[in-house]
This record gives sequence, structure tokens and C-alpha cells, in this order.
Amino acid sequence: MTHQRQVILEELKKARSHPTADQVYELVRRRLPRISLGTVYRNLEVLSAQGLIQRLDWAGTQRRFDGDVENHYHVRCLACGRVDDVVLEAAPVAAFAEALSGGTEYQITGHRLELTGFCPQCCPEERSAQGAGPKNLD
Amino acid sequence: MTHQRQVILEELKKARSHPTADQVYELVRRRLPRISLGTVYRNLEVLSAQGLIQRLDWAGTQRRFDGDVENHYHVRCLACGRVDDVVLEAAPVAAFAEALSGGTEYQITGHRLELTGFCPQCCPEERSAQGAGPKNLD
DNA sequence: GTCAATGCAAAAACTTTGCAACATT
DNA sequence: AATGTTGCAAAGTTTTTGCATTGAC
Repeated sequence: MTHQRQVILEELKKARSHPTADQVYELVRRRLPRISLGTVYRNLEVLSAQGLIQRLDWAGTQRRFDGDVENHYHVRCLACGRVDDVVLEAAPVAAFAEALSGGTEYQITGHRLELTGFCPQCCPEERSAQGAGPKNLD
Repeated sequence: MTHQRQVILEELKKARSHPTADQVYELVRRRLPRISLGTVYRNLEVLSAQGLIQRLDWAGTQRRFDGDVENHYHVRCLACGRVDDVVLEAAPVAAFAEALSGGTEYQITGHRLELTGFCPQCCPEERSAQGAGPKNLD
């Protein structure tokens, strides 16, 4: 665990957003101005392989990372691309996971659920009437 | 609907796999040898905007496309990246997503579910060997 | 010293775009 | 002629990699 890797992990744990590699780079650069983007990529890879962070390959085009490795779900804004956590009660999870096993020959190790919708900043009521139009706040 | 677009749509409907843009390009090229990759990308974009095909942004790093627009779920092999359909009743999933909606301030409009695991070809017992797993057979 | 990790830069991988030519109307 | 699409190539974006150097043991 090098200093760079430590700082990357800390910043990611601290961030409540779900930053892209580039955003992690910017965060970390405030503390380690000479760090390189390649190092950030390499360490994000190592950290997620170790299970210390989570890789969110599926949240849109660009990969995102999450310092929270507890099992939790995400919601993504269709307008601005922002990603937030969903607070869930543990109760329905087990029953749900149970229902998943049957439909495939794969050996299932996990699942990913992403809710999609519109974040508070992106004017949910404008879904039908395209008024001011949501802007990209990502 | 140009000839190129028609062929792209046909090949995608015909394919049981969930091909990447590049793979669509290869498929289509067998019938239209002079088609360009740019045209494939443009038409995949148009077709998914029209709802004639489905864009699988969340299935791994590289974007995939699905000629089946019916609501169904996917399972992705963590080892080789292959994507298959999952036979699954939507009911428990929708109920579960419903339960999650309470945990966010977003206005939820939909959800995406992807199972992850290991396909029959990819030796499920190798799960422990994290990095040295099977190579990409995609 | 050894060995892994780093910074840097170049390359790779994937996707989008500018543009002139080409259809179709 | 007007419109929209194509093939091609170039450029854009995101991610990975080669390599000499650095730093922790």
C-alpha cells in the first residue's frame, strides 16, 4: 500500500459522489500534485481487485468508482448522469436474490440493480413538458 | 430506413448474442462489404433512439446491443464478458424496485438489472484465482 | 540490492465527427 | 435542387502499457 494508493482510497471513501477515474485524479491531485493519471488507473484497478473499492462499469459510458463496498444500489439521473446511492432495507433483498437463481445456466455470484430516473435538480415534473430542459450537472 | 440500416437491424435481430458495435460491423460486412464502421455506429444510435433495438450501456466496459426490445434481463460472465438473456419473471423484480424507490429522492422511471457470474465455459471453480482467471473468450 | 510502484509519454481501444460524394425524392 | 445518409478518414475520449526512475523494505 503506497502513499499514492492510500490517498486514492481515502479520497474515494470520502467522496459521496461516484467519481470517474478522471475525477479521482483531480481529487487526488490536490494532495499529490505530481501523481499521474496512469497511476490512478492502475491503483483503482488494484483496489477494486482487492475489494477495497467498487468498480461501477455499468453506470453509463464512462466507468465510475465507489469507495463504499457494502452491498448497495444506485440510482442514476437520466438527465445529468449523476449517480447516487439508494438506501435499502435488508428485508426484501434476500427474497429477491432467491428469485434470481433459476433462469440461467451461469453460476451467479452477484447482481447489479440500477434505478433510473430524474434527480431533484433535474426537474422531475418536466418529464412530459419539455420546458427549461434539464442541464448537465455531472 | 436505408438498406444499410435495414441490414444492421436484421442482423441484430437474428443474432442470439449481444454483439458490440464492432461485432455488428463484422456481421453486416458479410452482406455489405463496403459499409463503414462509422455508419454502423450511427445507425445503432438511430435504431436505439427509435426503440427498434436496445443499447446495453451497463453491460461491462464496451457497449453492446440487443435486437430484442422486449423487457428482459441479462447475465454477464465476469471472466469472458459474454452476455446472455435471463429467463426471469419481471414481477418480483418490479416489486423489489418498487421497494427501493422509497430510498431515494429521485423520480424513478425504470430500472436495470444485470446478473453477474460465470458462464458454463468459464470454469466456475476458478473464482478464487482472482486475477489469473480465464481469458477473454468473447 | 531487490522488487514493486511511479511518472511520463506513447499507444491502444472505443466512439464520434467533418466532409465530399451519393442516393432518393 | 433539397434532404438525409454514406464511406472514409481524422479526431476525440477513455483506458492501458512500456520503460526508465524512484522508493520502500
